Amino acid sequence: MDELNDQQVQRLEKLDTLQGLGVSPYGRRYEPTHTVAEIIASYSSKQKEALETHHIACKIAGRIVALRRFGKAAFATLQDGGDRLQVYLKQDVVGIEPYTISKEFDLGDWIGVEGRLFRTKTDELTVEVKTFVFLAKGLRPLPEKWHGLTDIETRYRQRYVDLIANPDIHRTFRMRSQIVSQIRRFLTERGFLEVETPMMQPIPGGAAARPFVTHHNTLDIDLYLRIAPELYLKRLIVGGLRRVFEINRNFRNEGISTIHNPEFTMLEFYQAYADYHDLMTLTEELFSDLATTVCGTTTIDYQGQSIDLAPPWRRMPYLDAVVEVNQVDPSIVTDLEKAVDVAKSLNVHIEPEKGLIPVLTQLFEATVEPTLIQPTFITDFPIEISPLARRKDANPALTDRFELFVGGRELANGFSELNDPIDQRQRFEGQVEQRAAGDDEAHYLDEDFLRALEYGMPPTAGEGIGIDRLVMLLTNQASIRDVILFPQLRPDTSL
RNA sequence: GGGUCGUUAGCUCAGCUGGUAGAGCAGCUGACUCUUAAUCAGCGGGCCACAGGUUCGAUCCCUGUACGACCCA
Repeated sequence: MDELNDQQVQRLEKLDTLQGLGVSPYGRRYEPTHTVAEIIASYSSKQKEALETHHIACKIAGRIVALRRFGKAAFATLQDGGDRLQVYLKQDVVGIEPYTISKEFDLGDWIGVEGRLFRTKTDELTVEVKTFVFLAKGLRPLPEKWHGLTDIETRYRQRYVDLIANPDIHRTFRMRSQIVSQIRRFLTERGFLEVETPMMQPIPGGAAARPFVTHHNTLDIDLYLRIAPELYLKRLIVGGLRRVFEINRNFRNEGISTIHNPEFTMLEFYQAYADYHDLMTLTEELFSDLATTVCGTTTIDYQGQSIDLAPPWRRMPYLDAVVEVNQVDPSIVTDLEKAVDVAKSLNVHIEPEKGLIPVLTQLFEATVEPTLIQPTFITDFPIEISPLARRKDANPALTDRFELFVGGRELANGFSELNDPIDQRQRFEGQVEQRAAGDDEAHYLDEDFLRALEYGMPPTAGEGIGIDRLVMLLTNQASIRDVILFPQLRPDTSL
């Protein structure tokens, strides 16, 4: 523990003072009649006179975040769930003894107050306190009232302080909750069943990523935190659950950035008898529904750019996009040398020894992705980077797959599922070779998943949507850490 | 992994060419019964992230470490 600073010492002394006065600084059950949000919703339009005649009694609880004393009277601002309301203490009203006790109030204390609503001279809605009680004494000083807490590291490490000092961020996390609820409603209404599949998997599958490893002692086996639920959800389709979805955490053992957190929330959903075109349409509906519900409009601002989420969205095949955006000869998509030349001329860092498709992928990421500001479906990904997707009938080198980009970022990935167990086995075997060749993100062969496919999986389309990035978009946040309450950081060495 | 920047009072930040630390808010004492960044008077508060080095002398220059941010891979 840190050494106590002077303010902590003073607060501990106040704790003693209160106990000496027979006042418990830590309260018990308290039953407010209103939240501050409810008071504001119900009475912010009520005029001074109406409040005087109707004598509205209320009992509220909150944290003292501002305090202005005047000798025998005082104003305090209580914060409750990110909303603030002023309360007024007057010695004449609360009585001399209680008023003396109230002199021990500090910024940061939780109190409950009971009184009547009125408006001050300056017309501010205020509770005139008749009685009050300490709910919890704060033993540490709060950040400054004007600038709040701006130190990013402290904001993430001590999110509780961030929530106290910067009540605006309550809004972001409330919106996050609304988004997730609305997704559940949207999918449930369309006949999707919410399911939960293993987070701890013996074979981590469904994505190209490095997993976290853990160990089960009794079984004495290593297990992997899942990198995707995909293979389990498809097993459910095999079992006859026609439409399923899961919203839950995935874990990927890779770097941390403004768009990557090692654990992140993913929506995956699977619809039997559908194809990837159906899912693109469904995604357009979902996003415009969410924007309307949560933001009130389909035209949203993201980091200074206006983004129109109203359908329909642009659709463009992957390889065409690389050619078009860079305005280069279409032969680059079949000719490694030409692709390498183009990448070099554009100053794109590539690894030619990995082959044509990786070079094109690096070219795509560097040159195409940043241009995809308005919602765009990139379709028809090469089979090499789509080991779980169905081949295109017209071109078996490509797949019936799309990725959705908005604001220059990948938000969703969907495809018609590969349901041919023999083709799937070959694809897995290709992945195993790549792993042997040193690609530690290559997929593992999952024998039980193949067995499931051998029982027969109906034609199915499946999609994953990164919830954190979606929330970033709809709440206009630049960093994934601002939409995750406790983002991953290195351990605090000062504790 | 590489580069750049940052770390000074509880919080937000200054700190000159190297001469041993400042402000505002918060806190404490006093005044004040409608303030809202309340006001007025007075007072206290620092391992200058950490460890080395250079120097008569280091918050400042150099090296390393820790943590963070951004960019690149």
